[in-house]
Amino acid sequence: METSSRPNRPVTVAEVAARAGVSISTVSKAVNGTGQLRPETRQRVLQSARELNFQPNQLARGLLSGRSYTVGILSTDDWGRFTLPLLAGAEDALGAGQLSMLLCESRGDPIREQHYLRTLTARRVDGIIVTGHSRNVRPSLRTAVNVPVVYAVTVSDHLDDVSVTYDDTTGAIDAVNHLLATGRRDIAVVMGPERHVASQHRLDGAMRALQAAGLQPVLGTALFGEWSERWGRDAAARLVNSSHPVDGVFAASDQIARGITEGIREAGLRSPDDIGVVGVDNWNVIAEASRPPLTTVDLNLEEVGRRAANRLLEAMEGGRGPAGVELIPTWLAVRQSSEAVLRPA
Amino acid sequence: METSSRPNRPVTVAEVAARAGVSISTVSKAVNGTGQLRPETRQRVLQSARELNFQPNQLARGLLSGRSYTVGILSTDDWGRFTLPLLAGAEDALGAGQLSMLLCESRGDPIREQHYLRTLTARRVDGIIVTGHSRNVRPSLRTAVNVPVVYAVTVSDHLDDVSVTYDDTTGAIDAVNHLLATGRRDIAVVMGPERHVASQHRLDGAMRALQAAGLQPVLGTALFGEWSERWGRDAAARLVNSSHPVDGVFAASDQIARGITEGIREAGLRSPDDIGVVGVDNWNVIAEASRPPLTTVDLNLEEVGRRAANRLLEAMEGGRGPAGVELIPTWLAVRQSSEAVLRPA
DNA sequence: CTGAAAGCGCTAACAC
DNA sequence: GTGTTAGCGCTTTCAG
Repeated sequence: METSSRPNRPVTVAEVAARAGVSISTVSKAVNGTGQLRPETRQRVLQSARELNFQPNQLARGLLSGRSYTVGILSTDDWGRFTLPLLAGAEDALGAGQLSMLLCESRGDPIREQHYLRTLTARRVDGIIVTGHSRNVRPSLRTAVNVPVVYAVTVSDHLDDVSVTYDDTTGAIDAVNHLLATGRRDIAVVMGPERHVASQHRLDGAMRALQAAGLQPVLGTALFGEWSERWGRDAAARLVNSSHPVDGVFAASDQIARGITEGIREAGLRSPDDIGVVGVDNWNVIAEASRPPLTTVDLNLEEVGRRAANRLLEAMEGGRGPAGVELIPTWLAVRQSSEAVLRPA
Repeated sequence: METSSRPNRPVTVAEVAARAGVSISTVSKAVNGTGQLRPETRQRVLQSARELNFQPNQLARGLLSGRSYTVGILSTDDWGRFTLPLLAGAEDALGAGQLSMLLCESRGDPIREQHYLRTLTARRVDGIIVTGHSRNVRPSLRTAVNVPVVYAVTVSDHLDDVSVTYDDTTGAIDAVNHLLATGRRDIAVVMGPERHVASQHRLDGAMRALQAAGLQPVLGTALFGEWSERWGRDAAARLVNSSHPVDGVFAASDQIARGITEGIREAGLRSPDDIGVVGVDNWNVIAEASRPPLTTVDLNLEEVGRRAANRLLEAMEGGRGPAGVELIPTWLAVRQSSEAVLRPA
């Protein structure tokens, strides 16, 4: 029967108008609920529109209004696991405003980034969210682009820009305080690569919490390595083989933390009984598969995405919110690896 | 100085025309490289366009051409780790055609899906890629939508639709054949939940490979559980505690496979020496952190995404490629967990 | 209350 | 070679 062969040009206001026996402007008013129309006329038009399955052409609307009801998502580093929760949060906030997301992934290549920026500009996006993994500072887009831009996770190098990211420094403080609160005193700090900004922030938080308690980290300093389970295992070995007592470890990622629990177990010690462990990321597949399951700092990425989108909406409305970096609080997902122990004081 | 205060209406052809002292159609021709123009005129126009940083309005172009140069990505289940590689592949293929991706995530909610479908239709997308986790069959969109649709990973229930997914059945065959080729004969098959289509396809492949070799799986049947490391550990315990010899395991996921390697180790056996293990997913964070690192079936998701996008491009050109399910070959990422062993005959 | 007409920014015929 | 004009689908004055 082929009732609806494909090249089926979309229905226009004109066709609806013809069917309803009115003018196109009446259709527009009826469909948009604007103007003064006799209720029965409005009904008749809407009926025709429904019968024809009329969908107003957003491109035409956009041409007229000067707005596309679209925002660009420019991911500057390769997509990582942080991207999905971020997108989910952003979609939440943007969807409410009938905005759609145009996705661009520049793979860290400046040429590609320029290309995407042109694409987004040509499509007249109403705003752009720039994301990148980790709280690294990146060059501002303000000279390259004419629409509001908000940076998410990654942070702009320009003080007048709006950036939204997680507060992993405070997250680290919370993590160490949690270890202290559950009775640990000999706390080791195991980070990723020393240069990484994530290591630095988390180290900073950990040191501040320790100092506030009048303590030093085990071995007197943090341990630096890579973002891997292997490094966690190695670090655990170094800790238990040292002559220093250890009863708590704060690790800069769940992968490291998981490696640490394994290292502990293989050294014949137990977590949380002998050593409490706290990680960062709340990456379920790691944290829950770990033995014991990991207590870990949740970076609240979905909220970062949601907030970034809302800040962008504000900027698009012409609002002038405070510029600078907005830090989203993290929270501690408590699992067994940090259960309180009764210590023989 | 505020050289470029924001509400900076985009430059139009008219402004370029004025500056270059020509008409707007000349600008159009110069910018698009069409028509017959004196080279110096063309140069002059392009020069003006550059000076004004002119970007042709894609919405206006789209209105005229009836095409938006945009495709919708409709993710029907929640975004999982499969989504990113898929998107990367799709972006690759679409970017070459100057197409952008509009992202929609329905979270498995039919209401949201309808909403997004309307949104995409209103935006006059040129086509839609529907994705979902796993090779589950899902209802066709053909009655709901007027543009070409290609299904990626998930498969349409309508035979005339185009679906692109991975061939995990053959992947399972390859995996088991690899275990056989490396000298194993007593091979256990450890799946996820019995109902899941992923378990079924992978089981099917495993059984076919075993039968072709005149073998049965250890215990005479596959083991079913969940998609977790815990289940892998439990399964390993069951296997080594059974009276049957086991020297190889094919697991339906990397998480299960990793659990199995741990179970093996904790039972005092070694992998690959005593038992070779092969998983599915090639999920780096799992496969490489496993001890030993996992040999695993890579589902080639990026290629699935790329191919789906290319099939969509074909359909958009009016091409009538073969309908039905196109299976993308998987490949085996060989790591240490399946290293060949010299068996005592 | 309803319709005619202008115009958003651009491209494509068709004149000149 | 270049400019004039019509029109993509829609919204919005402004007449009637």
